Amino acid sequence: MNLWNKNQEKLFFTESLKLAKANHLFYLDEDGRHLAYWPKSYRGVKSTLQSRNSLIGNYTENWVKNLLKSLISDENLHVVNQARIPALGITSRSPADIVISTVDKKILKASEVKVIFEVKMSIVWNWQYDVESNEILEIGDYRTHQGKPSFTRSDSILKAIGKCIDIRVSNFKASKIPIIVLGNAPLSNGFCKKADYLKSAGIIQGFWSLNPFPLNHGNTRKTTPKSGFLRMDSSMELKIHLNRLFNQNLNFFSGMQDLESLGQYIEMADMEDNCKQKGLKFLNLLKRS
DNA sequence: GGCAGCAATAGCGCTCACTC
DNA sequence: GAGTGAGCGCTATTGCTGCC
Repeated sequence: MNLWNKNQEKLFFTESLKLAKANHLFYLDEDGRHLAYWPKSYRGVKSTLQSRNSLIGNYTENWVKNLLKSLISDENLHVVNQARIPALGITSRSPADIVISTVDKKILKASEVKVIFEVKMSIVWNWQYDVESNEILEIGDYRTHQGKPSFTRSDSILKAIGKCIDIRVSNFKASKIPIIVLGNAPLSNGFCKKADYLKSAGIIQGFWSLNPFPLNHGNTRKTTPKSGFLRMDSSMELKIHLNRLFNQNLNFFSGMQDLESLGQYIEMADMEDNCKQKGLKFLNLLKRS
């Protein structure tokens, strides 16, 4: 299965036109054109479309679900959307967009969850809908219109970070579950350092863009120095990173301790027999502090 | 069961501040 | 002046709750 591209967006509009009217999917400009976004050069009267929000949210979520399903060969793993994990405070009020779990159920135990994905994808290119011919034509990438894809918007990223931190601090049971934020555009420059820091700190294991070619001309950032942000260029590359996540036995830990206490924990942990036991002991000491 | 009210979520237009 | 980033606020949608 291909990663995100123009065809996916065209398909979104084609499919959505079966469910919604054109004026719920496109803006109508002063020249009578139906447009996905207001072009940068447009100076006429504008409105803000809201009716597309849930449609694009559902479409991208299902697209990610099918993509992940096509990449997972392990029969014991399942891709679940709108998952609830009560132990982590993830309820029906704010379910996890996508999770990979060991059981095919909507309500999951923390121990059944292998990875949590927060999906932040939106329409990247600008599109014009020709009512007469029923054709949808691409008229420019995200540099040519006034809208901004989620990954380039600070508030969208802050929202994602907030949700991830909310999960991280909900329960110690969340400490073994990697969290990935998925998008379809490059991360804005201001958040690249933060993405690396969030990865180093263990809060979010990555911001992954599933759109290899978000621009019609020119290139975009492939990765950040510490891989907090990654642009996947093929489904195989995505699969490699997914497998890496599954094979790592990750543990999130955090704290604010004075050096003396930390030194004592290290000394106590060092009394254990092997490295794994030492690590476990250290984490338990941190947990109890 | 049906309805209203409320809160949460989501995407995106808008404005302001800052930098070049 | 143009471009960019940050963040506020708007509104459609959805789900929950309480009331009748």
